[in-house]
Amino acid sequence: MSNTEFGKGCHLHLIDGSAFIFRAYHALPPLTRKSDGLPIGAVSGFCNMLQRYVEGNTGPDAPTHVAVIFDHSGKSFRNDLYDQYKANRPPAPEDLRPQFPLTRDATRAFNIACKEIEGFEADDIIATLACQARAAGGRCTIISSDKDLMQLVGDGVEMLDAMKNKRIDRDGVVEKFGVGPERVVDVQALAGDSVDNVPGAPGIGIKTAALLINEYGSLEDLLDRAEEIKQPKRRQTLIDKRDQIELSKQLVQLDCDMELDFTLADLEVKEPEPEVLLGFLAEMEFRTLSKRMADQLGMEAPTIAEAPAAVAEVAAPEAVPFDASKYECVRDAAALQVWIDQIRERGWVAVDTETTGLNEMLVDLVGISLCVEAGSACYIPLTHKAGEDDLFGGDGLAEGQMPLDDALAMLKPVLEDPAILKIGQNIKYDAKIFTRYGVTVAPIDDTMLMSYALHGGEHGNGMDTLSERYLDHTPIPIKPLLGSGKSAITFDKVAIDDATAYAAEDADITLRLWQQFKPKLHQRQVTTVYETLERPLVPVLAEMEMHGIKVDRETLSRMSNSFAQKMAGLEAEIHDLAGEAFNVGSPAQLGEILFDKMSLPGGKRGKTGKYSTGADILEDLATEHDLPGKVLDWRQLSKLKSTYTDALQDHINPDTGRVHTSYLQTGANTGRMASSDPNLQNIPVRSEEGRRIREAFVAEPGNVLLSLDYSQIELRILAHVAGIETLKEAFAQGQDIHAMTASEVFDVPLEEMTPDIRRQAKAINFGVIYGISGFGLARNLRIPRKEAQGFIDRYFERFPGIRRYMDTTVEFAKEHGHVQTLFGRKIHTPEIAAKGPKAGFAKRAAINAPIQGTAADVIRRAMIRMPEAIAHLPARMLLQVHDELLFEVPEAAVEETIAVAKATMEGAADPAVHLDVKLVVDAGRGQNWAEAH
DNA sequence: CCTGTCACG
DNA sequence: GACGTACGTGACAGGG
Repeated sequence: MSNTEFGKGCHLHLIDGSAFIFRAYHALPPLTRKSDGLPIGAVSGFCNMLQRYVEGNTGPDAPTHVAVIFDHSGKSFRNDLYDQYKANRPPAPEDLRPQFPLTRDATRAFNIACKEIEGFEADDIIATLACQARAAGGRCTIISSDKDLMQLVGDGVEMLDAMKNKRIDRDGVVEKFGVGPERVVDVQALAGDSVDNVPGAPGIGIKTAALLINEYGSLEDLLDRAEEIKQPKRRQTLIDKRDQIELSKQLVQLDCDMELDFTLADLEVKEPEPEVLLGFLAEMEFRTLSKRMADQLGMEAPTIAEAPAAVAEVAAPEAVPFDASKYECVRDAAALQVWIDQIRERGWVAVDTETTGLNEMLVDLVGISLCVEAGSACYIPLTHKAGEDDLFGGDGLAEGQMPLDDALAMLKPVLEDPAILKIGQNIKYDAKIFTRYGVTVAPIDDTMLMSYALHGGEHGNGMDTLSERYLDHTPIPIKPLLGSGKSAITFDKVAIDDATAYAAEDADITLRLWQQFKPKLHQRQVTTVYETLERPLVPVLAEMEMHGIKVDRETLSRMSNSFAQKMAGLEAEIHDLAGEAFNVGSPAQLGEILFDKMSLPGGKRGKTGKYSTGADILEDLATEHDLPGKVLDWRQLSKLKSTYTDALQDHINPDTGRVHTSYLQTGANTGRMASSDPNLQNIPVRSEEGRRIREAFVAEPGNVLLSLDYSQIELRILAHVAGIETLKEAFAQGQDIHAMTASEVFDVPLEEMTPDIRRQAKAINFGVIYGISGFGLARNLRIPRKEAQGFIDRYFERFPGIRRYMDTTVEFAKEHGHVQTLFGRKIHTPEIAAKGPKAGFAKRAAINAPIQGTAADVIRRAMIRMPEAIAHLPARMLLQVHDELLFEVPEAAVEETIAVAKATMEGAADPAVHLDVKLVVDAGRGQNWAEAH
């Protein structure tokens, strides 16, 4: 060895390797090596960063010694101190894992020392080397932006944030932590770190921590003299949590005295060996970088064969054929343990549950399927019944199944492990089932939601559709297993062999879809939509659904009876007027009575050859005859009774006494959700009679229902996206927006505004959002089409920006096949190229989608933030109705809940999008939903 | 299973 | 010039 000793005048660079890797991974699209499909995006970025680093190292400040330091995989000694340390870190992405060893190879190829040590973190190695360099009288620069390393700064040790090209010295540390480097650990011990899961002192952040440390001198003195603190809460925390704080200090304190099997002298800067470096770059098939390095080194660039298409196809990861006979039926703990070991090794698993029905609040778990890689799946039958040959009660369990409790006890640690990703197709369903069995599933990925983010508007996102489209495989249908109609059976009665083939395949399909969709999210640039608007909403919705809303059966029952009486009376009158008895509820029969027997005018036949009898037609006829009006009244009552006062009673859960809807996140193409079983997003409100149904939705005693809704959110968003200054101004001044529109379009001063003119303007405003047409507005306002077109022309004259928005939106859709919301959600518009009547539909949908979709994104963001915002309150979020959130809260906490929830909703667009128009939320409260709304 | 109707935003 | 239209949903009843 002829290494130069490290000493005065020497300059050591220490590069935080993991930071480089993650930055490279996230900065680049998921590249793969042409010849075999190996993911190499992060390696490529890593090499480029190293190259730029080496290139920049010239001049008097150049390092004499350098090393890249990596974290060793697996647990560190800190996990022995505290098993939760870094426990909430998500697992490394699956396409990054195989790249870790390659980044070490890359470092060595550049002839830079590459160090990692089992049981220690990179930070400890960096700390030890930095201390050694300082002791030897040399300088050290740590290339990292990790604030944990700031405790090392001072006396010749500095940090360099390569990203911002900013040096951090003693003053930089004081700026960040409020104390010098020697007290940084004290501040960190108090403030804790949610990223690394260092607990710290609850309620104390960096600011407060620095204040305390500066006042008392050190953490030890502070803890010893904690009684002197004036603020009672803070004092108590420091006294109560002393152990936790001291543990936190141990966790953040870097180890400067590690035993190393190398010396600083071993890290001397060396020129790369051209053959080695170019050989490595060629192996990775980095053409551009190979060329650049070859030029620099004065060498011939190695030739990298363009992989011929045929070869690439063969070399591409071969699609494993679906083979049900390969699926394993797991019948005992030993077999399950093998699967659990495989899951732990990989860090992910596709999960699917089989149950006795579709209502997650009521059904029982029958079995669980798992899949770890394409083609490798299992089914764990748990509560299948023995079948009919069991003479003494068909309820006996079938042979050869693990006890449910045993299986759950084994799976719970896996399903709850923050380092293991659970992948599902509509995983909210499975997560709710597991919750009822005491298992909280996290973290998660959902292929249905990935598909929605990727393909929203293109096609459905159900498993059958996705499997056929993306895997070219038709899943085993459930129908033959369960039968249909009266003879249908539940899944627990299905033979275990059949169940295994069906259930394991579902998990297999889910995993394969996940493997396809994951890189596609990056490619299509919808990762943020998926990760900030879709995935985090899953646990929020699950909780709302499971909590439910209290519905008073008595109230509904009384109303049902009252409606029935009124309907009977109306029915008699209608039959009397018609001169014969007929089914009032049959549009076909009613049509014949009205237009054939009674010869009323305006009989139009629909495409099925029947007269149409919609409300608008009956309303017109009401001027001619008494009968149509009575039918309208009857229809309203019939609707209210069958859909609401009768049906809702059947949805009251016998265990909870509450109604639990189910939200379908992928329900609407625009990003809105749909609610079903029952649909609680269409409870009547517009008619006086219907609104009374909301009286049956009540708060628990001592509580109130709280309704918060966005005021005019879609018009506000329109004003923003179309850039209409007059509208923005009106919103800023809190004006009546419909009156303002009326004044502009009809030239009526605000003080002379009549309700009727305002009503017409309101219809225009809504029409604009929907992609206005003369015909549509004419029908809505019941005015001649020409007149309606005149209004629209006037409107566009006054607000030319709106027409511009409409035109550019339609153009965008034609060019890209989709439109998008302000938050990047893409709504595909495959019909936009259509000819004929379809074209009009597609145009209007394209105009509406960004507005409706942005509003939907805004409330989603509010909902995602809400649980944390109201965590300190006894309030619960119960329902979402597109622009409204409904809460249940004890009376004492109403004011505080309004303040917090309102602020969360009004600020929901920030900081991702700055709207030119502020969002306004109105609040109402009451014992029931009618009062609250 | 499809259609018409009507409840909501 | 005619056509057929407001945007987004779900539930229920009737009738094939």
